[in-house]
Amino acid sequence: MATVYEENAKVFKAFCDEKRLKILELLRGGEKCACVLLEQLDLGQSGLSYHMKILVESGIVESRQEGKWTHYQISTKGSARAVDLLKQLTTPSVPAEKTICCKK
Amino acid sequence: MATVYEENAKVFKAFCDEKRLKILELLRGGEKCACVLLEQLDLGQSGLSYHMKILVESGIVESRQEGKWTHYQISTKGSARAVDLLKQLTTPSVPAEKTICCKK
DNA sequence: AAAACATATCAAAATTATTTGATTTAACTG
DNA sequence: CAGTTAAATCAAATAATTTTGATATGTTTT
Repeated sequence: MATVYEENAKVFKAFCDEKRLKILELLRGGEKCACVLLEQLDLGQSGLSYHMKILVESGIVESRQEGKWTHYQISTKGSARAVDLLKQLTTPSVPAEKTICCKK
Repeated sequence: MATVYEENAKVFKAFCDEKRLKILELLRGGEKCACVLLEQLDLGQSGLSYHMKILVESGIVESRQEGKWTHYQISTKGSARAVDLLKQLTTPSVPAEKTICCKK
C-alpha cells in the first residue's frame, strides 16, 4: 500500500512535467481526442499514452472511450481536490509550535 | 531562459516528492531550523540541503539566515501563488471550443 | 473473418533526479 | 587566529522517469 505522501505526490506529478502542462493547456480549451493531442504535441503515440496515464491517475484528467477513440478532459472534481490538498499542505497546523532550537 | 512551462513545473516540484512532503508537514508546525529538520527526517545533511533548495526555488518555502543557522518556513505568498496557478492551469479557457475530431 | 486503425503495453535506451560522501564556504568560539 | 560548527556545493553512484520502437489489444470497416 502506498503512503499518504506517495498518494499526494501523485496528484502533483500532473503539473511537474513540461509536456503534461502543455497537454493540460490544450485540454483547458475543452475535451480533446488523443488524435488531436497527438497532432498538436511533439510526442509519439506511446509517449502520449504514457503521459495521459499519469494525468488520469493524478485525478486531474478523466477519459471517455468512444469506440476506438479516447477523449480526455480536465476533471472539475479532481482539480478541486488538488486545490484543496495544496491548501492543506501549505496551511499552518493550528497551534503554531514555538520550536526552540539552535541555542548558542 | 526557461519556458513558462518549466517555470510552472518548478512550483509543483515541491509537492512531487515524498521527502519534500514530509519536510512541508514539519514546516506546517512553524518555522524550523535545518538542524531540527535533520534530526526528524531520514536524510543526510547534503540531502536535506538539496531538497531545501528545491523547496525554496519553488517559492513555497522561504529561508532566513541567523548566524550559522538557517531557518525555514512555509511562504504564505508563495503558497497562495501556487494555489492560484493550480486553479489557472485547470480552469477552462473561456469559450470552451467545440473540437470536431475523429469523424467516423 | 481479414484488414485497418486507435490506443495501450512492453522492453530497452536515454535522460533526469536523488542519494551519498568528500570538500568548501562562511560564521561563530575560545 | 586556529578550531569548531552549519550549511552549500561538488562529483560519483544509484534510482526513477521519460522516450522510443516494437508488439499487443480491442474496435471498426469492408
